[in-house]
Amino acid sequence: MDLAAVRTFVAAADAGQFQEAAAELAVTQQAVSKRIAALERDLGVRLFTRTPRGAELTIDGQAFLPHARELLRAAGRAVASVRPGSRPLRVDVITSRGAPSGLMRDFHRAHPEIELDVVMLFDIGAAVAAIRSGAIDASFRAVAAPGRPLPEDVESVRVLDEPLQLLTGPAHALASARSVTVAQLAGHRIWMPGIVPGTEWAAYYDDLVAGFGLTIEATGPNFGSDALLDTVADTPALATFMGGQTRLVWPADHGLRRIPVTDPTPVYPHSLLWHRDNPHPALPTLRGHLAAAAADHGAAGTWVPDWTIPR
Amino acid sequence: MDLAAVRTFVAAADAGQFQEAAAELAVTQQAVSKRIAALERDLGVRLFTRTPRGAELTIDGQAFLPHARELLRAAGRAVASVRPGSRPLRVDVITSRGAPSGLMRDFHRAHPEIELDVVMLFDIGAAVAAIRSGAIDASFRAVAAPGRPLPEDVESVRVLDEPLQLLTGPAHALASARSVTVAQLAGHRIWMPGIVPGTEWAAYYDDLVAGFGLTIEATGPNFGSDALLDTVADTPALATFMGGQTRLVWPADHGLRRIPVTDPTPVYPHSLLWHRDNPHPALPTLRGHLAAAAADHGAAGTWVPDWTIPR
DNA sequence: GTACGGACACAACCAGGAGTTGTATCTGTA
DNA sequence: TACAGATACAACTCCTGGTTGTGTCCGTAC
Repeated sequence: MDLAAVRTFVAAADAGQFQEAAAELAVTQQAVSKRIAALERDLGVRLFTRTPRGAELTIDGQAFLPHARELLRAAGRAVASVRPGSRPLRVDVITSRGAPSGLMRDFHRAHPEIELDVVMLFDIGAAVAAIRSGAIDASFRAVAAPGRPLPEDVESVRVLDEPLQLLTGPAHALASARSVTVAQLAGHRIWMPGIVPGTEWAAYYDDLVAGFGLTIEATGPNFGSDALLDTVADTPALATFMGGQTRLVWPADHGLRRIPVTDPTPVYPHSLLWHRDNPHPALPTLRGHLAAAAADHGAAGTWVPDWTIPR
Repeated sequence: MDLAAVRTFVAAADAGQFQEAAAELAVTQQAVSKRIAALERDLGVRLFTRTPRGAELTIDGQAFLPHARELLRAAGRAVASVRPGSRPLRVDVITSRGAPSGLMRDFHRAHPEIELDVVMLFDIGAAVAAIRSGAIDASFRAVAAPGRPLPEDVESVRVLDEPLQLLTGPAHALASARSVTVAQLAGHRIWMPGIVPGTEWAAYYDDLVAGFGLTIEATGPNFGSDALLDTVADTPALATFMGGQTRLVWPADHGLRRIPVTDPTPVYPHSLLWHRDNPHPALPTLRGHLAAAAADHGAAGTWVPDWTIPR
């Protein structure tokens, strides 16, 4: 299937004849005829009935036409997604299942007319570099990493504090607890194979470990969250931390438990970052939406690393 | 933009390296390299950063990837729409704005998983032929045309009686009436330039004219419903008939009036037609949906042509 | 430090697709 | 019967897109 042929098909269907379509596309009538014939050969069906005064769609052609239009629209959107100057708002999130993704879904529901693209960069360093170069328009990150303050042309606002939860299998010692205190976690094996050293996310857990004497194992290869959840579900002595708003796609019968952590509640401080001079017209809309949606962050009884930029 | 290049891009992004993508696509690594380079040239951005042990997506590449996948899905749907044997349910309607289109929208809302294609054929003769040949799976029509009973392998069920309404401009003599009787319409100019002689739709209005002594002008070129509505809105002595469930996209300030017709109420008897032996798995679902949604047809005080197949 | 392996890019070559021009065919109309 | 307007077919050209062969880069192992 060739997009040029599809474009030709749509032009011919709209014009009702090959001649006019050929003029529109700036090719000869014979070229249109050959493109349509090739498309018909590819699809295995006749799309037009040729008549002495034009060409009209067959039933198959009628059915194919809206799909062809949608195909061209999709191609246009794909091209637009990387067109400098007028591309969709491009936002970096830390993980596709975390709270920032949820915020972006909410934003999309509230403003379905705004084109969005979501990317996932390595860490806040990459995000800040991308923001300053204009490669992305905004980023949800915990700012800043220790000892690395944000450059002054990058602005940020704290938009969501996501409480951490303990995730255990049904046979874990804490499985039936309605909540656990941070102190209770000392001595328990907490496994987080996804942590990448050097990221601000790793720094967060480093501080959490140091502040409360926990033991977090980041060893072993990361086979993805499915494998992690599988292992946690089956291993009685193993637990892991998870953002409280993480969406799990998991069979309910595996018996995974999500247990709130208290005294204090560690929260992950998601901030929105953007460039001071970013001219993208949708950026103020996103900031306004997040400001309106911003909820109970900085609440009492919570913990964040001391390098976290306050509200 | 070439779909083969897009397919190659997705394969390379999934594999993380060109070599493996090349193996999957059964081409050489050099061909993959050239395809990606051509795509990057077309788009004007770099999609991969080449490393000594593979290729990883740039930020632009990350943003482009979901659009590329969607593009390939759209291409698949387009091809599937004309694939014999396993194509979407294909239904013929008399007009895109009439009641059957509304029924199909309802059906789609109720069963979004069922792929649908809607076509518009010339008349019931074309629809029956298409049903018998398998080119379409179902059709909404008023059955049958006078003197042409349905063949025995085509079944039908009356699904909706759509009451006709009179459409007038604000300056029409009947504009302020809350309803009009059929008898009142005698002598008024009713203009329906869209009627195509020889169709069952034309036969319906022929019978309506003959039965009640109306005058319906079908003269003049049909410039589309927009032009019709424009003329009706501006011409005090002109009115037209319209299906009571027709969706008008019309500025409210034009003052068009939709007036119910009574004594009796002419209704357009939409039936669903399908082939006795059609094996499409979605056809029973559609029939079931319509049976459940079927409402007050065949009600007292209505009029249909005497060739209409009864309930 | 060097050699090797793995991965991508560049160059040369070749075949086939896609465009053009020219022409035939069909059909409604004057 | 001739003509106008539309599409299809044929022959030719050109350039795209593939393959093979080779070069370059970089991480790793010895």
